[in-house]
Amino acid sequence: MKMREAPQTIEEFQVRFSEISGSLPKRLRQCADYIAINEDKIAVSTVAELAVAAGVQPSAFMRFCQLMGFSGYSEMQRLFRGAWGQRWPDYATRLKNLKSEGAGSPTALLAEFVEAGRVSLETLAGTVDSEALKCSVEVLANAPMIHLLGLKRAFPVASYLAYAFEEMNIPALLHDCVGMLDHRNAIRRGDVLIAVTFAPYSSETLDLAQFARERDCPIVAITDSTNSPLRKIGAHILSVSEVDFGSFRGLSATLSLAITLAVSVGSRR
Amino acid sequence: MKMREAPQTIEEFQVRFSEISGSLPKRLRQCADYIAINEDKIAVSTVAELAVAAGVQPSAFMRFCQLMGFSGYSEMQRLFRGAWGQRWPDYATRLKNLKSEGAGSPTALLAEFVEAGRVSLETLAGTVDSEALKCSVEVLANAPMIHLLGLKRAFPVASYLAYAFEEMNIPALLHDCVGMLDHRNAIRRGDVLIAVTFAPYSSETLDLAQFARERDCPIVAITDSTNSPLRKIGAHILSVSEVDFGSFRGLSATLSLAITLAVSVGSRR
DNA sequence: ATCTAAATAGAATATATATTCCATTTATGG
DNA sequence: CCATAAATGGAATATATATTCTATTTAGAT
Repeated sequence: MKMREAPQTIEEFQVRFSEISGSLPKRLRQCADYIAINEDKIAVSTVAELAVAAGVQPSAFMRFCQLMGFSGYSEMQRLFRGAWGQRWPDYATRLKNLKSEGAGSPTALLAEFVEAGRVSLETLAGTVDSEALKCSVEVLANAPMIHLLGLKRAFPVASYLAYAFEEMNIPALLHDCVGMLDHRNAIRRGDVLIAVTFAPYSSETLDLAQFARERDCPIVAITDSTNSPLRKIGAHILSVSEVDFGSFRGLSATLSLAITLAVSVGSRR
Repeated sequence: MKMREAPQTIEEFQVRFSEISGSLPKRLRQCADYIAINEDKIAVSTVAELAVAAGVQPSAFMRFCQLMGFSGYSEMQRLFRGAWGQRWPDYATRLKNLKSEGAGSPTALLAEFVEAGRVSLETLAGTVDSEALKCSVEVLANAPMIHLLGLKRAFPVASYLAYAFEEMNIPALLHDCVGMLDHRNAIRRGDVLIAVTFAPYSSETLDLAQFARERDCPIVAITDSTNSPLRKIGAHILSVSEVDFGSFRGLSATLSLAITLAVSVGSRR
């Protein structure tokens, strides 16, 4: 058993793949050929299924995995299932060190939140709706005034946007509900509302969105699922899902989306 | 065991899903909520993994599957594995796809911010000062009242903390400077101040920190370097460095640190 | 053609994972 | 407040799946 270390990323996998694929005996070649075309199936198939599909015995497939440097099929599969945990070895070590302080320690908790944030960011990269984003930027770039609303957990997002627009000298108004004052009459025809809300959706946010809709103002919604109530009133939906750890959700992905929106709009003016 | 037939397509799955999601007991609701946001994970996770992620027992998840009309988890998983076909490629590929829309496009920009956020998070995991963190938690856990201050770019962080403490019923006051009102006299002996500030450090924040120091109130500083001016006045320094892209900095790492702090304090009470 | 080393198939075993069961807790209606 | 049903957690069990082992076959060298 040689002690070669297993590929940790898809790139390393492919490097290793081309290293070995020059010289392979018949059955292993079949494995390689099949994998080359069906890389995506690895995540959702058993060795037995893959073996049948490639026309070989499961044990042949096992040998292929080992040649690739994995301990077995399971390890290889973990990589393709998005082993988002231990992909960067030193990073994994650092996380482990943090956690080693013991469950419940602040650093162990930090490790969890960092991990949750990282997964959220990667998910965002994979699920963002480019069209909706482009369209939202377009709408916002033409707005004489941008109204911002986000309460509770969404408030940091709204205030971050307010700061960013302010820095770029783009007219924006943060509806912060201070003193129970309502600035809804500041919303004028042509203005755009950015509404940020997550389940359970706050009624104030939905109310204002409804109000904006009645005045024919476009609405851009930063929200958490594709059947958010804001969808029903015809908002441009930018959906983000944050991985949560415990009952507290992070905002890493949401804020990254927000700053993207702000900077994109800024660069269009 | 009712003999309802199982959903055969993702559409049927979603129809059935909304049929049942009106009336569900606590644990099954948790399952449903988790699935609503992480539908994609079904194909590549075990029941045990999903159960942990949703915060329930595997057996609860099984009951959920059966309510959905499947014989068990395996049958449900089979449905999603079949639809894996045009599965998202890995993270690196997704980023490349985002960027391929062309420099200056919103999605290309998003890719940059996501990447910057990810690097910041990983850096945080490697550089956090466990001792300082533990010590800050200790100090905050014993405070009769926690004061929060962060302006400009740091304001989202301060408001996020305010929200988190509020949720946990921990007495906290956000010094928001609304109406130029100053709440500094609310700071009483024994209270603790969390000051969030980044270069260029806002004078209001430094002022208030100085004021707290004079009243012998401990200060926890979330700031951006180890020689922040807050160090000189003897604050507990939690330093975070955010990778910036262009002139705008993200807050991914900072917020992760903040929520860790809040939850740790919450669990100590 | 014959020997040797590599490769293979298939069965045997180990491990991971799903599923069921039941004692206990929590909600519900009288 | 009690009786009853529904819901739940956790351990016990069944099943699926990965992995190893070995006898047999194949390929290559002389």
